[in-house]
Amino acid sequence: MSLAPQFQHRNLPQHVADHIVLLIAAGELTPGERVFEKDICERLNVSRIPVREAFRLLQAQGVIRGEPNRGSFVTELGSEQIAEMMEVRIVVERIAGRHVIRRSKGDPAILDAVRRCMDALHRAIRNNDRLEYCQADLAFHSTIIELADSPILQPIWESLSRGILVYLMQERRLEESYDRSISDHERLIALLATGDSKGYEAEIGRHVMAPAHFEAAPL
Amino acid sequence: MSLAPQFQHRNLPQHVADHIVLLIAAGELTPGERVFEKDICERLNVSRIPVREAFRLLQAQGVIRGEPNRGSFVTELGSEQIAEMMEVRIVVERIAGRHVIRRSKGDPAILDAVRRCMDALHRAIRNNDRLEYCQADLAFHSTIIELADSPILQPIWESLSRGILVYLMQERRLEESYDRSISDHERLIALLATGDSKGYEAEIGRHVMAPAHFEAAPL
DNA sequence: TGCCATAATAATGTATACATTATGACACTA
DNA sequence: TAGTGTCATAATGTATACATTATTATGGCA
Repeated sequence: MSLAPQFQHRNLPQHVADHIVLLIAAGELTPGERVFEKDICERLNVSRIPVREAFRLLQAQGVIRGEPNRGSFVTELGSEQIAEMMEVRIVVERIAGRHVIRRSKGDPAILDAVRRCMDALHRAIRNNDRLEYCQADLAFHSTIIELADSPILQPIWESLSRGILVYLMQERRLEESYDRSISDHERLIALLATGDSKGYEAEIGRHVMAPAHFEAAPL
Repeated sequence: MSLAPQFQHRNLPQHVADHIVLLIAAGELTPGERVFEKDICERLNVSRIPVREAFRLLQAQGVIRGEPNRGSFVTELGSEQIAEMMEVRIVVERIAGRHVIRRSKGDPAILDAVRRCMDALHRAIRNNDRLEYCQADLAFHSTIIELADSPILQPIWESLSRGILVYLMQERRLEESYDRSISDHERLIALLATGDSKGYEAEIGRHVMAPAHFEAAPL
C-alpha cells in the first residue's frame, strides 16, 4: 500500500468512501454517472477490496445505487429528494438536541466540542472556501449527533449528511448566507446551553428550512 | 462457491447481511457480542470477501459497530433507542405515504402490491410463525417505501427495518396483537386507496405507537 | 441492409494468499 | 508476588489471481 502517510492509520474503506463523496460534491462525478472500481483504485492507489467495501458503505447510505453485476451509479437527487432529506433531518436533529441537553445538564463541558466547531466555521468563511465552509457547517451538526450518542441516529445522520454536503456544494449564493449561518449556530449553542429543548427544536426547524432553496414538500 | 442453489443468483453480500440480521433476531447473536468473519464464513460456506462487504452494509445501517483492527460488535438497542427508531420511522412512513398516494392517483394498480402483502400476513398468522409474521409485517411497510421510490427514504428505511425486526422478534405477547395488526393494515390500505393523506399520516402514527411497549421519548 | 448469433473485451464477483495489528500466555525480573 | 517484556496465536486489513457475467463488436445469414 503506497498511500500518503497521513492516511496510514485511518480506516481505508471509510476514507475511500469520504473521497468518493468529495468527488461527487466537487462535480468530478455527476449524478447518474457510473462509478468504476478501477477508476477509484487508480485515483487513490489502493486495491479493489477497500474500494468495494467503500461502495457497500455508500450503497447502504444511498449515495450510490448498485446493480448486481452491472456496476454502481451515483444517486440523483432532485429538489423533492432534498426536501425529504431536510424533513427527516429536522426530526433527527430534534431528537439529538433533546439527548444532548439532557446529557449536558450532568456535564456542561460536553458542549465545548460544539463551541469549537464555530472556530472552523469562522476560519472557512475567512478563507472564503466553499468546501471548507460546508464541511465545517456539517461538522457542527455531526458533533451534536455524536454527543447524542445514539446508535440509531448516527447511521441515519451519516446517510443524510452525505447528501447535504453534495446539496450545499452545488447551492448558488451560498456565500450570502454566511452571516446568517454564524448567528443561527450561535443561537443553537445558546439554546443547548440553557437547556431549552422546545426552543432548540423550533430553531433547528428554522435553521434547516431557512434557505428554502428547495421546494416545499408536496401536500 | 458451494452455496445452496436457491441463492445462486442473489446478491451474496446482501444475502449474508440478511442472514446475520436473522441470527440476531433469533438470538443466536446477542447484542454487544462480537461477530467473527470466520464464523459467518463457515456458517454460510462463503469466503471472507462477501462477508466483509456484508459487514460494511450492516455497519452503515447501524446493525453492527466496527472497531478498526478489533472486530465488529452487535449494536445494543435499549428501550430509548427503540423509541427513537419509531419516531424517525413515523416521519419516513408519512413521507412515503404522501408519495404513494400521489403516484396511485395516476395508477391505482400500484397498490395491488401492498394488498398482496396481506396474504403473507394472514398466512403467517395461520402458521403461528413469529418470524414469518414479523417479516410479513415489515414486507408490507417495505413495499410502501419501495412504491414511494425515494433514494432518500429507501436506505433509511432499510436501516430502521433491521432494528424493527430484531425488536419485534424479542417482543413478548406479539401474538396478542395479530388481530389488531390485520385491521390496522387494512385501514392503512384503505386510506392509501382513497387518497386520504392526512388520515394516513395520523393512522401510521397510531399503528406504530400502538404497542407502546417501548417507553415514551424523554422530554 | 437489417437482424441475430457468436466471440472478444471489460467489468464485477469471489476465492486464496499474504501483511499487519491486537490479544493472551508465559517467562523473567524486581 | 506483582509487574513487565516478549513471543505465539488469531483476528482483521489488503493485495493478487481467478471466475463469472454483461457489454460490445463482428461476422454470417436472411
